[in-house]
Amino acid sequence: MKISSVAGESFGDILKKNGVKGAIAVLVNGTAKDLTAVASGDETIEPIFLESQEGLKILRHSAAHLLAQAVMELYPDAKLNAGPATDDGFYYDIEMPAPTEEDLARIEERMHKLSEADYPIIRKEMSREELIRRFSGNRFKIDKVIANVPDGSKSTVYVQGDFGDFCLGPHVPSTGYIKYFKLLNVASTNYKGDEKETRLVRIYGTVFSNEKDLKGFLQNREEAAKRDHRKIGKEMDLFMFDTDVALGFPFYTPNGVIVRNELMTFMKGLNSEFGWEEVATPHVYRDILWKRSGHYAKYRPNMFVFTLDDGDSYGIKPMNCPGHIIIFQRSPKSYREMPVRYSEQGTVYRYEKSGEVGGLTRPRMFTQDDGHAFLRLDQVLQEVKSILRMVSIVYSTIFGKIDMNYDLSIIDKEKPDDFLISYICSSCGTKIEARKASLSDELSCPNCGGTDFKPDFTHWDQATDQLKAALKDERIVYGEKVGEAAFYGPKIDIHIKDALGRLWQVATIQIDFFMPINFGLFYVNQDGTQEKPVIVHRAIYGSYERFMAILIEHFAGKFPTWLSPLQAYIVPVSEKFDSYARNIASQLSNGGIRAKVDLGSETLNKKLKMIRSMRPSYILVVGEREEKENTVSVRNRKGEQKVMPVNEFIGAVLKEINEKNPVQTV
RNA sequence: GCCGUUGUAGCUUAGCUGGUUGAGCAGCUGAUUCGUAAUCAGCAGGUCGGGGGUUCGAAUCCCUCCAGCGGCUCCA
Repeated sequence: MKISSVAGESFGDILKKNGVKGAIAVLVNGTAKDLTAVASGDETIEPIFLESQEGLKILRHSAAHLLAQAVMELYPDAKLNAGPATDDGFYYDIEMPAPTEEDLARIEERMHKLSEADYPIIRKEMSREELIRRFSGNRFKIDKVIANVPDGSKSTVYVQGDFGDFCLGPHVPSTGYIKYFKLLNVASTNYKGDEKETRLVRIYGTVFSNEKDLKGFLQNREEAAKRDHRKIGKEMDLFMFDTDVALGFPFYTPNGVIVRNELMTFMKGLNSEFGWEEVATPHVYRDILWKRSGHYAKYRPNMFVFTLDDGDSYGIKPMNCPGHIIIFQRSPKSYREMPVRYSEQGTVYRYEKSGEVGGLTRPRMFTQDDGHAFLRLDQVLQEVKSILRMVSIVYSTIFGKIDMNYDLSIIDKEKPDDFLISYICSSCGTKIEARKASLSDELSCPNCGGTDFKPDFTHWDQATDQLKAALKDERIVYGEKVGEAAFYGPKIDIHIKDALGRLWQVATIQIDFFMPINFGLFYVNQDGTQEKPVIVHRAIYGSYERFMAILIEHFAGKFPTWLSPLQAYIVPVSEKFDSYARNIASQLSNGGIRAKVDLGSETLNKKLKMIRSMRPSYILVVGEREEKENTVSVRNRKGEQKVMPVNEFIGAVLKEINEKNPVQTV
């Protein structure tokens, strides 16, 4: 809904006259403004309602102020820093003693009181001097005033009751609008993210426009905690860590290896189907390689490096590409051989700071389903289409129907210095490739010494156009991210949305102009000249560690049968049927089903209770009836029970496994 | 790495202001032979994260190191 403004009237009044009710702010030429702000007359305005994206953002920012107000009332010595809205809530950074759980509850209670009091939120313009006077004693605010309000200009303070905060706004009209909120947790941060700076307490919270959304959010959070892969990984005995001997390095236990191997076998099959030859490369290289690849220049702080007693220095691989390049270089390549595609389930090691490692999502060692294709520039389109098809096969197979997001990250031509591009010398026409941001000296022509260059984006344009065409040909809707490209080339990043609505980045397809230069790669063209290939880096799962974490949290450990470590758990009703149970188990195992029989002396109920944490795909109970009729009593994950002939069960489950069916069929 | 917070048996956990760690589950032994989410009894299992200190005495207080967890500019 678009409305023309009237000079001298407040936006709130204008909306009222136009019969618009319930708006909390207005969108004026794309910028959010308060209802109390006065129109100049030439604007087109749109109401913002609490339920909309913009409305929620305003509400969240206002909730941060409410939090600040409550904190200031309870802790008059506290010093406020900043309190923005976030994707799913808000926080406020405050210099104060760390609050306990009880303190947090008290603050939240105070917030509710302030909300009930329904203070109008009033926008006040103040000069720079007034602002500095008002916030003297709070250096964080003073810093912001000095940095953001030029001499002689004005800015705003938002006042609610006795509390006022330096803020651009806009805000909801009164504190009563902020009703359905919850303080979530307390974290700690440093002013400006600088570890030498003052420590601040960061209080996180969330707020919604209605109770239902808030409840849904909180339930989702609880569910996420229940599904935490670290917790389920322990329950299902999939992996472990031993932080004394290997901080950040996962150990896969037998059950975890089953899942990992299934994923790997699937990927290896696809690789071979799509023309990716498998290679295996060293994990440790002499430093000469890392100097050549450019990793020592940029990536060394993230690498494990060591020097032996004989003085030789080595680096453990943080990426697989150099190894694949060495293999590519073993013999000259003809244009006819291209593309050359190497794949490897390659384990890499990256030094993550001790405070940043955790679980399978931030390990120091992980295995990528890596692949490098060496291409002629004109082959990018076909290759990327082929990889996009692999991605689609992998994700639809594993998850069935799932939402996927595609981002195309491209160069920002306004900031060419950040990227590796070609330059043409304006005096002699020589073409050189460089990334200006990484140079210590000014760029000069190796031929004539000239320093005047014209940027040439031809390679980038050709590659980017082919990425776009590939996405279009595959009928993929994507978002374009200008300036988000890697410095060495454009890329496509692929995210999936899991069962709880969370986005995870998984696959990536990256064009690389950099490595071919560093390693002097070439293939021989039709006319006998040497031509530089481009490299496409690609990973489809991303890494097995991260992907395993996603699988666990998405399925809550209830994997599709083909991935399940325990596909059938067999329990005899009593000892008398042990031999029948054993017989069933061996039939299943011989058929290729991962089955386990429980012959212990516990009761049936106890066994069912105990096996629960393992999340077996199917539970088979056998007793007199089953033995007599050569059947099994099957219970699936939904808790449905049915009795069926052994052969029928084996046939159905094998079909389900072979088809990699994401849902149970029995 | 920095900040906060936590650390008791394989797992989950009790232990108030300092006075020889208490339990449930898992494990082992025995009894029980059971029809879809815990049968009974007994046994064993703990350097209270590591080290140092204060004290007659430390899981508890202090220092230090290690690790888990939550975070570490989504700018007023």
